[in-house]
Amino acid sequence: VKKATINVVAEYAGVSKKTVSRVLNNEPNVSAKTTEKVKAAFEALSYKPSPQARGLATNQSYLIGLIYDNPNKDYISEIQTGALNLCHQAGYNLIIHPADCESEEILDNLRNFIAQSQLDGLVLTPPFSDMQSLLNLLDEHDINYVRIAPTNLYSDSICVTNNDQEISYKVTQYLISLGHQKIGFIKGHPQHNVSEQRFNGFQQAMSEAGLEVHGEFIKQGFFDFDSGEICAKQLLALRDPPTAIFASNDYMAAGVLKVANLMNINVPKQLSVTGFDDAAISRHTWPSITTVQQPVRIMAYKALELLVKQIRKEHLEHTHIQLDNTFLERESCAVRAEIH
Amino acid sequence: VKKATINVVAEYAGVSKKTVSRVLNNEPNVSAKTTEKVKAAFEALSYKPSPQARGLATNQSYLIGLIYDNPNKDYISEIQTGALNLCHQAGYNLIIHPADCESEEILDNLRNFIAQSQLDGLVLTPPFSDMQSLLNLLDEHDINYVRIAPTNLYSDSICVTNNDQEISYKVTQYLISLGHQKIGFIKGHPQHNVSEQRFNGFQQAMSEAGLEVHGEFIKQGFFDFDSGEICAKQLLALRDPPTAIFASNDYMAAGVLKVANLMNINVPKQLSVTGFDDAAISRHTWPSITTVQQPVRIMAYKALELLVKQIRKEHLEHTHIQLDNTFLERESCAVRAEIH
DNA sequence: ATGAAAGCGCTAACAC
DNA sequence: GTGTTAGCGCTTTCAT
Repeated sequence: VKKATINVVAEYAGVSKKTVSRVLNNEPNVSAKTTEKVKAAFEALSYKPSPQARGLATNQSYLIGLIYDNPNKDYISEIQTGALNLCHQAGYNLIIHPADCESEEILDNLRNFIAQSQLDGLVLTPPFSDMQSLLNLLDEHDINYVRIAPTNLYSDSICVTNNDQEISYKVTQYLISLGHQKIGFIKGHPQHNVSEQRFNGFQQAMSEAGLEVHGEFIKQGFFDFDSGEICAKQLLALRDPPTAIFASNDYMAAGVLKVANLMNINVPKQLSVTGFDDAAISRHTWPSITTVQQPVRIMAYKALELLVKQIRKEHLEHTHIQLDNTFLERESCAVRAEIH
Repeated sequence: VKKATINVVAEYAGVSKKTVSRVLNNEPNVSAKTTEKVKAAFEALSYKPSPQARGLATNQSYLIGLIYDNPNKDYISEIQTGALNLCHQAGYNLIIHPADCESEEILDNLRNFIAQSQLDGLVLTPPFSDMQSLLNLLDEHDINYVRIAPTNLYSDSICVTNNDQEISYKVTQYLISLGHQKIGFIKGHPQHNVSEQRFNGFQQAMSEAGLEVHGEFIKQGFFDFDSGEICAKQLLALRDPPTAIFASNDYMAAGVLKVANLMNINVPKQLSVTGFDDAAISRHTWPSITTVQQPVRIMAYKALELLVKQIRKEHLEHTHIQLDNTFLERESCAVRAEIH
């Protein structure tokens, strides 16, 4: 079977190369009849245009890079799925690029990645969304990019955000409404700006409710199970321990549950726990963890919509899209128990 | 800044295009002096060859596709990492392609994927590694591919396997050595051939030990938490329940732990549980789950080594590489308790 | 509305 | 050892 190229199609349809190209790109100035003939030829020869040849002629690669450094596999998987969905629709391929955000050579690494693959655009997930040195690099080299869940909002850079602070505020209000006054907080990884947002929402709700936040109730976690465990041990060993713990993500919340279990503290009767992210583990612990679901897949999809439009220099109605989180009430919280 | 092309480099180095190309591809017949000059030009102009132009000339894309349908995010993440490691080393990019192996149009879907992206090769993970219709399709179209963890071994198709059956046999022996005789088994997803291998190893050890395997002790799971839960409920509700449960992966083992907890059955004192895969969850349950670690990342890396060699038509020393699993003894198993 | 010619950046085949 | 020529499959420019 001879490989179908644009020349073969042109010959088959009895038109010129250029006309085939016109049909391929939905350009105007082709008669309906000709269009039909050419499309029939596409079908008959099962023709697929070569991305390479196209790219060479137009200086595009039809490749989009996805950069991430996140231990949360559920999150990344959702990001990948959402991104791929739009890529397939729009005729792009996605090149994934996990990288270490704390490495010394991270900028060189990324510079290389971009140059070698000749990417048309880049998707930045936290913490890269807020890495100023990277953003500068991209701006200098005029590389298209979209930021997912950044904290810093620039006027002219496209991004998709969600309301972490607002929902954290609500989660805290929920705990307060259950009667909790001594609430422990386990912060997320300091490199991730969402950590700050989640903490801010917590503080805001506490201060509005007139509740003091003791320094010893605030612990620094790193978004992983082990750090949740360590922080929980410290919190629950206090002379006057909290009756509720707000963990900045589900892995850390699961760590809290483990510690409570070991210390024979019943969750939720004696201790309420909340997480964040709706990770798989939050459904698989017992009790299951009350948490916040982020529309991660949709965020990625929307982000790529923006990016592709920008690559194609189409008009952007919005340069910033905000999506809402959802509070998921499950089994890990209850009304504060009487003092025992 | 003017974009560096091969022409610019040639001019800068005072040689011809072709000589630059020779240096680029490490071809022989270039004097050391010239080589140096050209390499200096690369450096000075920070030249990166265009994959598109190269691809167009050589009919390659420098793109490798990774096909998977697996709910286990840890597994996929490891596969991706191992694959990417070799891709970067060898100058390829990886295009990930999650797909639904049970879908009607799966073959069309994959055919399209391959044709559109002009991939140089394909990596198949289970259950695609054993999907005969797909293999036929690839063979017909002369597409290079490597299979990860297939069950069917063909003479001429390259693959990387591990010894699931053997290690299952050992895990079962371990349970038997702890005094267990009534051992429940939760099978994996029937679409995945490893499910069968794990079960075979179990059966082999049981029959060698002269232990009967009651039909009611064998349950059909699907590799997910929920199915583990359902199967465990059935097993533990039996009049004469098993004293140990061998779950074919960690998610299902975690489901077993949940049920045991709800039924106030102590693991491991009253019930021993084993999993498979060393998924994150197996470290985060309490007790942690005794399991089997597969060298997934290395398998993917080795698989891509084979694939790239095949693409480059280099000599293959082996067309089949076997890697060993590791048994991880953790907290979920104990000597069988006295009858109570 | 359609086509001819040139060129994108690289490599293959063949000179010298 | 090195250079010349042609061409990969497509788009762009400019005729017609």
